[in-house]
Amino acid sequence: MEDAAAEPAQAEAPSALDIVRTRSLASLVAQELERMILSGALPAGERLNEQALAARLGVSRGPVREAVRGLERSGLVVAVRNQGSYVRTVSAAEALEIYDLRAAITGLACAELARRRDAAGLSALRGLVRGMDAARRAGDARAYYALNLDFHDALLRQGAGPRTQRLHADLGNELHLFRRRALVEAENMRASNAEHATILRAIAAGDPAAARAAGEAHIAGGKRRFRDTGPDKTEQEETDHAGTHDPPPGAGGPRRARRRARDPG
Amino acid sequence: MEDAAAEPAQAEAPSALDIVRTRSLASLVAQELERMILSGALPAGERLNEQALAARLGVSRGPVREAVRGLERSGLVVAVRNQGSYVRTVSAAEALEIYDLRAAITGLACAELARRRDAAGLSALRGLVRGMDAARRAGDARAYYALNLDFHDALLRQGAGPRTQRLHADLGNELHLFRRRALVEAENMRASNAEHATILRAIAAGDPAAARAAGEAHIAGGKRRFRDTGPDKTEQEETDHAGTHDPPPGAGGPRRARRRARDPG
DNA sequence: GGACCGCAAACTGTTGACAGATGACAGCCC
DNA sequence: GGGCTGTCATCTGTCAACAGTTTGCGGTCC
Repeated sequence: MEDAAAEPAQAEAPSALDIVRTRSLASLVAQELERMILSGALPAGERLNEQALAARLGVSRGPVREAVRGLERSGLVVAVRNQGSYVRTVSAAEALEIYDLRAAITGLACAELARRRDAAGLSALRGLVRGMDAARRAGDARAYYALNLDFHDALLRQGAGPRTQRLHADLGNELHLFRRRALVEAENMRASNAEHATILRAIAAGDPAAARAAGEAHIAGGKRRFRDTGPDKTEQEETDHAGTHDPPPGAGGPRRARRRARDPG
Repeated sequence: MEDAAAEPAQAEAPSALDIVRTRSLASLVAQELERMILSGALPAGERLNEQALAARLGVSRGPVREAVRGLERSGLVVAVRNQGSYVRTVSAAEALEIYDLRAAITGLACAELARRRDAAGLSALRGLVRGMDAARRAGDARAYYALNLDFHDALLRQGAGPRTQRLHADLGNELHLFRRRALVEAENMRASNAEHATILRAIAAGDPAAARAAGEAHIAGGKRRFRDTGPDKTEQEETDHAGTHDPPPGAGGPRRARRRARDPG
């Protein structure tokens, strides 16, 4: 009450002024770049032109550089001195490795959930599974995908600490870098959601070991489905011999396409 | 061979010129700051004065800012707009959470090692365990600590991919932020090294599940030993009520001690 | 005709400077 | 005397400019 009285009354719109007051331009640029990368607007391997980005976002190069440095540290871009920054390329091997990490993390969260046995959280998870089942029957892969994301987010929000959640999100982002592929197919939806149900059963039973195993198996299943889908044709050559994620020497993408600005038209 | 011929002949000293040519100032500053933070020269909660750091390192504020942004993204510092950056404070709860993550990761690496059963790697690990045993008998905690680090590094280098290794290193760094405490005591050395031996036995037996369990149990043991040592008296109050890692409002550290530069002496 | 060399443009790395904000101190009013 | 307000110093956020390097293109020599 006292705090509310001290605050200005119009604390309803969190946009505009509050944004400017709390977030720096660099952080906003970083957020925007991350969004662009994850949405595919900046595809993997793409070169990031600092001054072009600065001009596009209406800021100076300083904030852009800071943002890129942050994204570099978090693994979304790689930088080469005097040459530029590139959206990171994730190799198939790295993608599989990330799956393993996510499996372990999901397992931890599931085990913790089985220990806690929170009724409200469990029913929320059950609702998501029901929703996914409906989406599957309706053949709505898009809705299933969104609900699946919600489910895993909820799993981690309830069963893991903030550090683990952040790690899980980061790994998910990196996984997105491995080529945008068809989300889920119908048969995969069925198998995937069955595994969700298995997880919930183990949690409801209060069996941490079983819950952990079920959570790990689910991600391992996703890994298997991902692997069975196979690397795209264009990806195939480079996944075999190269460790990638170093665009300039390795992947045959951007090095050739640089500097097209000189050509007047 | 061809590459060597193309390179300049005096490629013996990797320092000086090569460093400048390949690494940017910002990355070097980041490396130095990370070193200072992990060595304790910049204690947790300490405020980072950009221009002081820039002057101290002999560079401009730009690279320092970029470095700090990178460290912020990797979780070593936290930044508040118009106020500055602070070395992150890791709460006891976060430290325990990090232990869980490391346990899971170590378990993954041990399981993979058991699958591979690489003789050379295994004997190297055995050598490290023998070395730790000797250090323990000699009561040389410092040597034991170093060898222990080597052991876990070797475990991950052999049994995990690059992404996992980087994650493991980052988590280790964050753990270092939780107050510099007495490394290991004699009895802990004994228990710790016994667990090392258990891990190696499971790996040698080619039993991934047992190796994984042993690896996880070892880190869990470390977590238990860490917890039993108890939070230091100075840490105790803040670990209970606060989620920390937000120095300015939460921890009663830097906010008061700021801006002492005005006083002439 | 091919390969080597030099030139120029573009971009990154770095610096210095300016504007805005924050926090503290001193003075003033009640 | 206590609380509040105005002012000031310091620092961060941002920008614009300079310097160095890489790269692509054109010319020239063999």
